[in-house]
Amino acid sequence: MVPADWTEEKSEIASARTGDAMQAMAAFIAASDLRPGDRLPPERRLVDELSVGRSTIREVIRHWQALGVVESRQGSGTYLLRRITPETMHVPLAIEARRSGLLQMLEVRRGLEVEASALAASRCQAGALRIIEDRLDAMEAVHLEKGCAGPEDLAFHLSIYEACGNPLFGQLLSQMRESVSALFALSDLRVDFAARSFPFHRTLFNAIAIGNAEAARVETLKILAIVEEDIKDMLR
Amino acid sequence: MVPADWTEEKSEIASARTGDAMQAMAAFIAASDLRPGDRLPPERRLVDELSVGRSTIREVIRHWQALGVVESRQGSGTYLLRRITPETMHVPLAIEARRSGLLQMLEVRRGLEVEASALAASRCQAGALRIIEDRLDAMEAVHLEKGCAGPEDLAFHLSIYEACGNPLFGQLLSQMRESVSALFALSDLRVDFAARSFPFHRTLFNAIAIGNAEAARVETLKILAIVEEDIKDMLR
DNA sequence: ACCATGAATTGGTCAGACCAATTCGAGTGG
DNA sequence: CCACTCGAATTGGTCTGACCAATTCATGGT
Repeated sequence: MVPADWTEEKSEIASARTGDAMQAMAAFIAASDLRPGDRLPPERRLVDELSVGRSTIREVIRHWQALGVVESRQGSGTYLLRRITPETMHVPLAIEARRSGLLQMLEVRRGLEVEASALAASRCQAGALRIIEDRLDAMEAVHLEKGCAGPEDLAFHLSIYEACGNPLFGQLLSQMRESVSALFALSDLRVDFAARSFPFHRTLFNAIAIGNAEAARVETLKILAIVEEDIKDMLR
Repeated sequence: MVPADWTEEKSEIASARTGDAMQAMAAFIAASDLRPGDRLPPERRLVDELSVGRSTIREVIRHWQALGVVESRQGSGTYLLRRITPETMHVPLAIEARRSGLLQMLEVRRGLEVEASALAASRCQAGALRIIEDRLDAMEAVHLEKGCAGPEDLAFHLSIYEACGNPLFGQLLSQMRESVSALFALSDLRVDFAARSFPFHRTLFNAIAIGNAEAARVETLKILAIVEEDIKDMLR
């Protein structure tokens, strides 16, 4: 059950010497049968169980933290975010999140979002389609009531990433959204990007529903074109 | 960007904790004008300079190590692998190292590569175009001579990422290529993806040269369609 | 000039202590 | 009986100092 070599893929990035501690910890955690959201054993217990120094434990945890595998909360504990499996390879990306880079990030997002929509249209199942429509209905309802619908818009797009059948799109795009909103949190700017692009969300859904990948691509481009205008407008 | 007054922050605030310590270290390293391959200051020196404990320093280094930003060699030092600034965003990706992971990555790559080619076609300058053509000529020459041209193919595509004017594409796509080749290194498979898609590299260049974004998109799709076939063929 | 050897450098680990935030339960008051 | 408060226990975060292991570099001898 415990993969003897799951850390070896990372040994190109991390030093192979720490592999022992990381491997032992991975084994211990895997043996504990933890699921995402569960709390890892306290650092001091791992020190006892694994007979290694606490700093080593902490460095391994930091490593996983950097990879988004675990999350630590002071006073509470360290929690598992993603299941550790032998087949998972972690690819770190470092991208510039400068404010002037908003348009650059949008271009990347356009490439990804268009592809995700097209894939969703070409392989979306009935169940996933229902979820998308539910999110769309919720978004439209909230939008008509409050005039904007930020979280619901996010939920709608996330359901499309889900429907495309490739988890990488969801991972990449939601990470990009997070960093963008982190940027906004720093510079107290506030724009509801979903406002003007609102009607195209329904047309995008229709394209996905009938399985028309090219139409899904075009509708996604329309949405992002409006986002681009809004960003340029805001930066002026 | 690099704050010119980071030394003042350091001296007036003694509470440089990990999150801040990471920023402070990033600032310090950026201020040192280090380039990839250069050696970072020794941990004990950073302890003095930044007025934080060595364990904190090590945990930050560990973090960057996990993200592939630095590499540590015992007895030698810690070396910078990628340029880092205080505002760099790190996006860890979890990729299935199983066979299906290759196709998943290809889908992501298709989204990015298509957009990069289209952008390159719409805003490529004469200088960048010359570089692309040089790389293409070199690739064709090597291909005709040896039958395959892996590195030259990579160089050709990299020049397109450069020409698109958005550094994010180069970072993302080259990281993905690295991880893919890491996959191949593990599972001793070897395929020259550039072989059958070879002729379409010239047509892609032509599309970029005349500034036809849609044609560039189509030609890129042709190349990636062949890569997809090769992958599926290989996995059989 | 070359090379071997040992000291200095540098990352890796361990141990213990203390701080800070959270959690949890006993005790109190309603 | 429930809800709240407050303090102790828990847990992550940091600092210090020490020692080990690998590398680097200067010193000296040939």
